[in-house]
Amino acid sequence: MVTLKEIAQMCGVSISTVSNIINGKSNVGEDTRRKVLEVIKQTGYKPNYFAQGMRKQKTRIVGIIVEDLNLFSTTPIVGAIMAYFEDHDYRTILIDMRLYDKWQDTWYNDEQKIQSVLQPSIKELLSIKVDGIVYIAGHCRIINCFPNDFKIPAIVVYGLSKNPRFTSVIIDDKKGGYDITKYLISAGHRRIGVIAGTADNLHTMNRSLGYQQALFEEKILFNPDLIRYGDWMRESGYSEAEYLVNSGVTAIFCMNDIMAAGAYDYLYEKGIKIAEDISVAGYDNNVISEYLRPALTTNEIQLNEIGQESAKVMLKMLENKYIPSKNPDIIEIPCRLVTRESVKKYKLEPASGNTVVS
Amino acid sequence: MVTLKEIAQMCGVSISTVSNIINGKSNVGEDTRRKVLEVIKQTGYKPNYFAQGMRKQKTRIVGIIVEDLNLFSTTPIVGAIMAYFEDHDYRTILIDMRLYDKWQDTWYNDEQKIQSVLQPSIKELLSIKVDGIVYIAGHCRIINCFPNDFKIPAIVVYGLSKNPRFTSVIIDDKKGGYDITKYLISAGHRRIGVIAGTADNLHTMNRSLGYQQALFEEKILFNPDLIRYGDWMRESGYSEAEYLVNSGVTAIFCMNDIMAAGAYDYLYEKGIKIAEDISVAGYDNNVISEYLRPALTTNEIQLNEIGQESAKVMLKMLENKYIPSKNPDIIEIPCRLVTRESVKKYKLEPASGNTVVS
DNA sequence: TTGTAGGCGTTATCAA
DNA sequence: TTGATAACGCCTACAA
Repeated sequence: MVTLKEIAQMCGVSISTVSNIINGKSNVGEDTRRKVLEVIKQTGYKPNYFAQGMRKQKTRIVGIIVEDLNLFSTTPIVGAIMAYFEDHDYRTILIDMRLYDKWQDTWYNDEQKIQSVLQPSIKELLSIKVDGIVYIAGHCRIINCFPNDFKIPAIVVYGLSKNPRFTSVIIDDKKGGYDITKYLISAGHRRIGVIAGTADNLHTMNRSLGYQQALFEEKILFNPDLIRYGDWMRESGYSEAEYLVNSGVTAIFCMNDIMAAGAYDYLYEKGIKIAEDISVAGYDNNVISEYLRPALTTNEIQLNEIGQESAKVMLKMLENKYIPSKNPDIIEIPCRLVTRESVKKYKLEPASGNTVVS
Repeated sequence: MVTLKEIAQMCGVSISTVSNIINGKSNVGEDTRRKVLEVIKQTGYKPNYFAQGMRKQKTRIVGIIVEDLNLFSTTPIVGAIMAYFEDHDYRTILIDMRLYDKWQDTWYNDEQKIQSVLQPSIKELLSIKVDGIVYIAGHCRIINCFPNDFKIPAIVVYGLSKNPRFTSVIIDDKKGGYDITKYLISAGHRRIGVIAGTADNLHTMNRSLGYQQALFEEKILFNPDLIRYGDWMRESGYSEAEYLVNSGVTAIFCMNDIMAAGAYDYLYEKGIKIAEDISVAGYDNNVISEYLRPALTTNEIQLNEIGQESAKVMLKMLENKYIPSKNPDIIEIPCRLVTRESVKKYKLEPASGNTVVS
């Protein structure tokens, strides 16, 4: 790889002249500039990042830490962030903590486990001298990522920073739960069961809130029995669907598509026709939702938008142009309702008594 | 971030002594060593990679270039590679060329387009001074990645290097096609249709070869009409399934799971019972295969193994310990048959005349 | 308009 | 056993 020095020698000028030309300084003669530029092009010179990074204390590298790259939500976010930074002449370096890989489901309430991987990862990035760090969570939790005296810009994506000093970018789960419930209600359903995620999960709580809000607005009594807590897995969708069907619901809102698939399993087994006999909605717009039969109506998590927005915020921070609009600064990205075949109009039998769910 | 100099000052010793201790040199007094080590621990000192990389000409960073991170096959490979290097004290830097994002399907026969993104990416990594480069293709093609005089170790994964100097790691498609066909035959099928990928694709060609080999071994006449070329998309699975059903096949081997889903669409629409009336097999073990009904028998591409093997080879190269076993050096990773519900025993009616497919 | 010198943090060489 | 010094490639203040 060619260096400044070599270019200078080839052109018969000094190193600083070449440097000045590259950095667009105006104090260089036209002839010299042309000649040097020519040689640079020929040799395909590129500055050495290490030398550059050492000299200026900026590297134009942004570090991305992900909890687990194999989660369906993580890659699109990462992709969008990388794309954005690439377009703005920043490089990114990605660290995959592989938390699920290492500990399956046992880590996210175990601060110690997380920190034991997170701290070295952060130090790693710091020693690479990244200009900023983006932390991407695997699901929405309150996360203690960065110490209060953290020196470089940092944000938390798809999770909430415990420390209000750091901006968080999350999805608007409350509105998500609200929208999908409203949609179900607009299709005539009034007895709507929910297969929720784990009870202590923020997604679960906020989507439930949205669900309740929608019921309230439509003057439907909220029956807590109709909220069943699963564990996001297919099997729990199956078993909770059984319960809800026996409770006489006409529609089921599953808080992810995987559990919706589990509900499908149950309904199929029992010969209950989805869309005809009962409506089902999911959440995430996971690839599988297109391949379930009937295709699943769901709420798309706009992962690209999340990534892009995060990158945008980070870039502003790097340029010292970011002003948080509130404190704590939480940016909520809306979900997008994707209507497919699994929800059908429910015909109310008049005086059937199910106008109000009891 | 603490520097060597500061540590030296705090301990009242010289910079070189500290450096020697960190690098495990033996020419240091026991007392000094203990004291310095103590301070290093307290301050959480980590060497500055830029300074280090500048000094030694090695960075212990491996560059990974992917054609598109959003492809289902890419992330697991990347994950496995990162994991392996992390365990061996190497860092990785990932560049996502986003080829599909930029040009959809129009790039992979367009050398110019590819090179216009690839060359800057390589230069980028070179200027970061990575010790080696792993190129991950989105699908198997002959790819012209690296020039003949490339200075650092480089390999091509999930694709074939045009230049035989570079090692390639690919899947064993021939055996894959063979295995799945054998399996279908062992279930009693003799008239087996194929929904292949695009005709000029290496996956298509090799899987077809495996299919033919299996037929040959079982003394089944190969009927070229039963190979239909799709374009890997769901719709083409639908239409080619129609053709094959009309040709009277008892089983369909789809060269990816997406097209198998398309075949499902057709069969479902026509009321043809999968597994009962006709058997279907896919390829990839895409997530969706578990959610199709009946669950799809398919051939798993062992992406983790591919990643791991690639990383292993690259590491050996970095340590100058790699000796290619053949030239060109192509490492083939076998696929793994995943049997589910979509293939059922076909009962031969005696003297039905379909022992030999004509 | 161009060139010189110093320093970013580390390691290697050599001298003390 | 320890320390001074040069060098890696680049940028910048300042001198010429």
